Amino acid sequence: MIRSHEAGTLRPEHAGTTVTLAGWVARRRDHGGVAFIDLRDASGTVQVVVRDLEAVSELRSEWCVKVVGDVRVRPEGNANAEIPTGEIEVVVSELTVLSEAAPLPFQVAEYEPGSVNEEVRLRYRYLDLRREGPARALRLRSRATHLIRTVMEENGYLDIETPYLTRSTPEGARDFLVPVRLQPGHWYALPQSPQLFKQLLMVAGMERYYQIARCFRDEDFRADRQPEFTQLDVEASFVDQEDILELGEKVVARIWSEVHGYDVPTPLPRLTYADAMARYGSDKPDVRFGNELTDLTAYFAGTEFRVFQAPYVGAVVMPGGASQPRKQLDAWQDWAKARGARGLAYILVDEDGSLRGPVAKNLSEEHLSGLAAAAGAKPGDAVFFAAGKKTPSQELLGAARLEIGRRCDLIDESAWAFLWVVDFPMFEPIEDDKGEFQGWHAVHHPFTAPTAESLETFDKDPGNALSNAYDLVLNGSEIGGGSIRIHQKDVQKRAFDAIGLSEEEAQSQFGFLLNAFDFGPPPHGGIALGLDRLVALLGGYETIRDVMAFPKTSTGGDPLTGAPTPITAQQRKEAGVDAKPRSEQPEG
RNA sequence: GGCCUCGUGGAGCAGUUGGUUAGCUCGCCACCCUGUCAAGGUGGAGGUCGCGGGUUCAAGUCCCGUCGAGGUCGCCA
Repeated sequence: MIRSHEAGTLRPEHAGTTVTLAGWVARRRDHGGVAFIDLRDASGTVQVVVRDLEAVSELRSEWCVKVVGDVRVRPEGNANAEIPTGEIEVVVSELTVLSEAAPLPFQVAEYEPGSVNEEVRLRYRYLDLRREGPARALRLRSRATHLIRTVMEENGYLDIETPYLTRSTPEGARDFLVPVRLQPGHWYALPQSPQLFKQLLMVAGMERYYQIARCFRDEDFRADRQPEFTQLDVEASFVDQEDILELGEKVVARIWSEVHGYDVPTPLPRLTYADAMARYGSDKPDVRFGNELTDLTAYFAGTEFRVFQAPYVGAVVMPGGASQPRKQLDAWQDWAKARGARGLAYILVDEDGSLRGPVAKNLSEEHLSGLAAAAGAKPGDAVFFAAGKKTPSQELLGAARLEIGRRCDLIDESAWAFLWVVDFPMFEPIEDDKGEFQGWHAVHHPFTAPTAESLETFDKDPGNALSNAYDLVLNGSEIGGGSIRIHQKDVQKRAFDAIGLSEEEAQSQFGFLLNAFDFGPPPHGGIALGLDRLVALLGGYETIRDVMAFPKTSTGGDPLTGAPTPITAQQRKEAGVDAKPRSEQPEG
């Protein structure tokens, strides 16, 4: 090593020792005869004092330097309590410039972090990551992955890699495709997840598999979505749902305990999907606050009001919402319309308990009199209603509940609200543009096992079938999900039948997996945790871009490398992008 | 694919109902300065306002288009 100590580790007990440091010039305070340099390396920063050295006036921010000097306690009154090394300084006897830096595109040593445009930061990500905040995110991520590996190894799981160049499978997200030079016209797909491979590993008798795996999905971006992202992918044989949930809890409990000293209360609370939808209008409820939905379908039975003559009528209260000006109430309508709803009916509860608003005029005295109590509203509150098909109405109210939580400051930002959502429906209806029923679609994936209760009936009554699928939710974000898989051939066939997948289609799409299942597949199940989102939540970051070393922008570009780029005619020819496949076009 | 917001020297922002040489902070360059720690002082360089078109006597400012960035809905088994 060309240095003897790390800058951020020096303390008063090092006083009197001669040290060699190497790092970057974070700041320079040149007083002429004496100059101070804040020397930064990965461990932190230390003040370096330079006297009567010509070279110091040449130094500029972010030059890479080596210094030799003596550590000493700072003179009386000059200590800086703000920084860990503030009691000492290094008096330099020798200064070497290791490399120079061009004028910076933005200030690396920023007084107010976060004030630089993200695109600029990404273009110079190597400078951005020199800063404490961004660097801390990657350190946190490394810590989390290390803890994950520790827990997985402790529990006897094998880290096994699966291919990134694989075959395109239908359903789910759009695949990223890779042309194959040796077979012009044929394409690999990048895996949306290692799902099928991990099931093959179960057939292979590996029994306990995990992988911190990169996944690829060609869909539009969000703050918590990137085209390539990382999952902790897990699969185990001879397990039931309880085993997987317990393992998932071990993982998050260890991480939160080590990182935050927070004891995750295990076993975690569980909500059925049906309860989550009924109470929170979401399959990933944020339970850091209450303000639950109320089901008023029965309450409004027999109402004259057309809008409320619906299969579901529900409500959510906005505390203090009665004092909102008309303009704001109109804004709620626009908000609801932006989510595809017709609007958001509301009633205002005045301080004297009387109800007003457009909807109030349409309700009978009988329905009005008990309404505030039925909805759980107090004087001064507003009540929002959704009426119509059950699930979309609940989702609208659930979104309203979250918006209310934010606007009314109901959310306990310091809370870690973990929970499992279980008993997901096995299928959901597919509807066309007009809302007409078209068929059934697997909610999780077509290999998800029905619950014991649904085993006999799931294909006869798909709408009510429940599956052995579960999601791990933290503070209103889904951080993982999985299921117990089907391992019996006849059950699998019935599941394919239910979603209208013929034997031929199943064979052509998943044939390799079905063939494997001819050879004594063990009962198995697993889970995948979204690592990026998990670390973002762990560290309080707003976007998963913060916890990725080189993330992409919302159009899939990387401002640093300039990817993606056009390819040359030669590359195009070699890749066989335009070649016709030898075999027939696949359907669809 | 829809909707919303943003795009002004290297960075972050301001720019009033469209009206003279586009302003501020930081950074940059030069010089001064022996105890600062967001060091300080003096002086200086650097932008024609993402791009294209239009309205107007006059556009950073209004309109249309386009590109880029962010958010959101759709989408994401």
